[in-house]
Amino acid sequence: MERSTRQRAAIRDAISAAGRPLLPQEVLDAAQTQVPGLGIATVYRNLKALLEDGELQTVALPGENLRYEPVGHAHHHHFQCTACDRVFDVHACPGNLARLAPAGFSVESHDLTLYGRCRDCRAA
Amino acid sequence: MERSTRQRAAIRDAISAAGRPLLPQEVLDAAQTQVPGLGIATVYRNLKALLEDGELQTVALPGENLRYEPVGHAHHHHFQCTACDRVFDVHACPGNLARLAPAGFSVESHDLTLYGRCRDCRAA
DNA sequence: ATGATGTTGATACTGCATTATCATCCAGGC
DNA sequence: GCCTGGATGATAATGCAGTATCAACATCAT
Repeated sequence: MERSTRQRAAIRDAISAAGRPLLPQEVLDAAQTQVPGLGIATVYRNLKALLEDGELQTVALPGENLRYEPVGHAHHHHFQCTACDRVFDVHACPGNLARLAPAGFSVESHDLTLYGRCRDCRAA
Repeated sequence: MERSTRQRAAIRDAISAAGRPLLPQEVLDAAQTQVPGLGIATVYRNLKALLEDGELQTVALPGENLRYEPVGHAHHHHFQCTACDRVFDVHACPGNLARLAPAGFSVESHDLTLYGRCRDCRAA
């Protein structure tokens, strides 16, 4: 059966505490504050397992590797800071996008990414 | 100096004739109808050169490799067919997206991708 | 406390897109 | 038509994200 390890707890905690989608490397960095010896392979293994368990979902942005965030968020989009590259959730949606598609095309879903300066980088 | 070859002409023509952003492999397939022996290395070489010349620009979509399209298009977005994976231009924009960002964030630009069925796949 | 077995960390490996190499080829000035 | 150097095609090499391997370790039912 599935065991509860310090590593898995640290990974889960890191992602939910971040409040934003994280790259595997960001998960490693954050989780290593709790489990110093943590390896990247363990991060990948657990991300995969947590995905299959339905605890996490992936976030794909243009030109970026997959990020991970807890499931359960309502429909939302993302903001990527052009200075620090971090990604944040945007809990808003322009809506009514089907009308933008060319005639004869049917729209099922959409992805929106905003780019700019996050609060931290704007202040700095 | 830069020479004019059948290969380069075929690559340029393939991209402008497509009317949509193409993957390197799609460029190869299209250009090979004019230059059967064309190699993938030549496609990559010329894509890079045409980018530097400012003739082409790249299109990045979530989870996808870079596509290439001619420059000069006004601000626009993209539609990806969930059946054939092809990407099409969308010459429309919801506009006024800066208001969606969290307080304290500044928005400089945005990317929007619509997903659904293209005309061909909807008919099929 | 013990043992069976799931988990970990280090690292080798894979898969893939893209780039470098290099002998051959060909565009274009002469 | 001839030459020179840029361009090509086949293929090896690279870079990198993610995965498999495996010995050592840790969890948890007993």
